[in-house]
Amino acid sequence: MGRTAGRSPEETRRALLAAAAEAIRVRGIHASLDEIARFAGVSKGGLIYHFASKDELITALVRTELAAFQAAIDAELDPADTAPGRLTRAYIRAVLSGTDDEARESLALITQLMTLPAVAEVARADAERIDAALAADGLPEDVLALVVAAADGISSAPLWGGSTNTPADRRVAERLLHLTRHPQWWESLPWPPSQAGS
Amino acid sequence: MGRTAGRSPEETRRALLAAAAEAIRVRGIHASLDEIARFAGVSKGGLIYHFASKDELITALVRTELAAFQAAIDAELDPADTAPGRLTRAYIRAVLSGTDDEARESLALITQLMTLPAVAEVARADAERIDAALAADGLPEDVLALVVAAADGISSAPLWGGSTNTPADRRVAERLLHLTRHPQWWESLPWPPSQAGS
DNA sequence: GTCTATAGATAGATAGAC
DNA sequence: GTCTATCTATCTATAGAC
Repeated sequence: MGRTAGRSPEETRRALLAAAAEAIRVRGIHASLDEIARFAGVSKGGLIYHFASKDELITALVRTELAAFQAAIDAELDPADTAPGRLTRAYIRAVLSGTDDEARESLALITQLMTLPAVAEVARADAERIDAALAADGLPEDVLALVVAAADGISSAPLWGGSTNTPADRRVAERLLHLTRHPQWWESLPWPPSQAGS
Repeated sequence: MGRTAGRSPEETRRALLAAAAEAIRVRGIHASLDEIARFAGVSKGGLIYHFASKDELITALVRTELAAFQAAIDAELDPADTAPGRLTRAYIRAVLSGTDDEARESLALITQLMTLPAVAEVARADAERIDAALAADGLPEDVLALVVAAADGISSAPLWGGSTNTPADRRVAERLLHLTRHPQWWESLPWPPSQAGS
């Protein structure tokens, strides 16, 4: 009964969101409100006071995660870098930053959340926004497509049970960064004009 | 009551597995047995006759999906191609084959199934097996890492709500295939020996 | 602001009829 | 070989005490 000693409503909300993220990572999207609430140190009734429904809790969690990813990109933007591809470089660094465990946890959470159609739609719109920004970053279309695909591929390895941030990954990432500085090099790849097969 | 007209046990099993795949794609890993059974045209009791528990159904479904992916790689192996990187080329083609919708559906199912720890472990072992085979495919390590990462990245786009098999994707894929034929080209990328930044 | 108690819905699984 | 009926467990959400 009574308030948990000296915790503001905002702190309680944050604790509930963190608990929801953790519970959903571990137990899946159907982690119960009871479980989440207990994890945050409040009762189920207490959770419902802050988030009127499970849907409202999930929606708030998604907004938090998408904002965190955008913040990670912003944090990697180098003010001294004004050359074409600066956003793409920040994207590569943001996608590949963090430890292997962090990447795995983040991906586990996202895949769980994407289960819900409403969440998938919000995420799609956000991805489209980022893609549009990258497309306006000044790199040739094909180089951008390769670099972003490779970065996404490295970061999605935990999906299939693999690791990120292996030495091989870091070598690839550095070459990708280098490639954004010298895009004409990729376009100089000798290309058989009209030939089937590879 | 009695049997559904002229369907063999094997056909019923296949129908149940297909129904489970569809239901889990659409409704998530917590799709009910009742729903899956109805989708396959049998009762929940009928399903339980063929698969003693939900766990047994899911396990069989995972084995089916992993076998289908391996079969897709095998189908893309070119008997006339005996050069180093032949398996990697088959992998690229297998990962990027199929329609955009098929890729999206397959990924949606896999991410749902990976929710379960037992499934994740089986998938991890399978991914490790494929990685080992690719590592023995005769390509330089760094080229293999780039090519596989890019292919995985393209195919994982639906995860974030994007599309696969866009014209840009196909152009990248063709250059990746070409790269496996001329790996020394990637390694010739001018490389600043010891320099921070990109 | 957080709690208890409980309603109402739905899940997986069993038993046994046909 | 497939079905109906039912048990038990667990979930979200509400009502209202403190």
